Amino acid sequence: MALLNLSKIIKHRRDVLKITQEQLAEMAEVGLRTLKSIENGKGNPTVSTINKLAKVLGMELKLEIKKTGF
Amino acid sequence: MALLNLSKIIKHRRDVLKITQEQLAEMAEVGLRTLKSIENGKGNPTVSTINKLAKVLGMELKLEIKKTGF
DNA sequence: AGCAAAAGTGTATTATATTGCATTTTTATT
DNA sequence: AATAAAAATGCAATATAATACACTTTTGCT
Repeated sequence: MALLNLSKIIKHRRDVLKITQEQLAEMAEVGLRTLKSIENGKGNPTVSTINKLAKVLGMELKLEIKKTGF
Repeated sequence: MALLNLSKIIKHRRDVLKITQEQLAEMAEVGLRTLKSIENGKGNPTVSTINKLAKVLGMELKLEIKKTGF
């Protein structure tokens, strides 16, 4: 999963849940600036930061064997 | 996905593929010390590091909506 | 248009991930 | 047991993620 996708997924999910960046940042205990950077595809977040956000977003980070395209 | 699981999954997958830490680190262009730390559950890797390893391991990092327990 | 809330950006600081190198420990093979 | 390969660990240097704060821009509403 490319970093770009990660940012899109987080932003989209946040939009669906109708919460602001401030709210998500606070609930996830992640810096607001950090969340903004992630949603804008800047930087390279750590797994723990993504996990914190995922938890609040009702999501999970998975590492799986890639399905072979058919 | 907890960080602990991530390390286990990577180590297990590497074992299945029968490659050494040195080989994986070189192929993934990740520092050997970094890979060792990850496999031993130390630290908090960045998404890009996990992605580099995943690529070589034929895996992928996914961020998905959590299935509700039944 | 005017306003307010939300989102985006620039910069500096702090914390820590990544890395190489040297060394030790463990594992596996003969 | 001796050896060799693989893995683990300690340490120091460098790169950069996380963060706060101030400010600008965009968005949406009346």
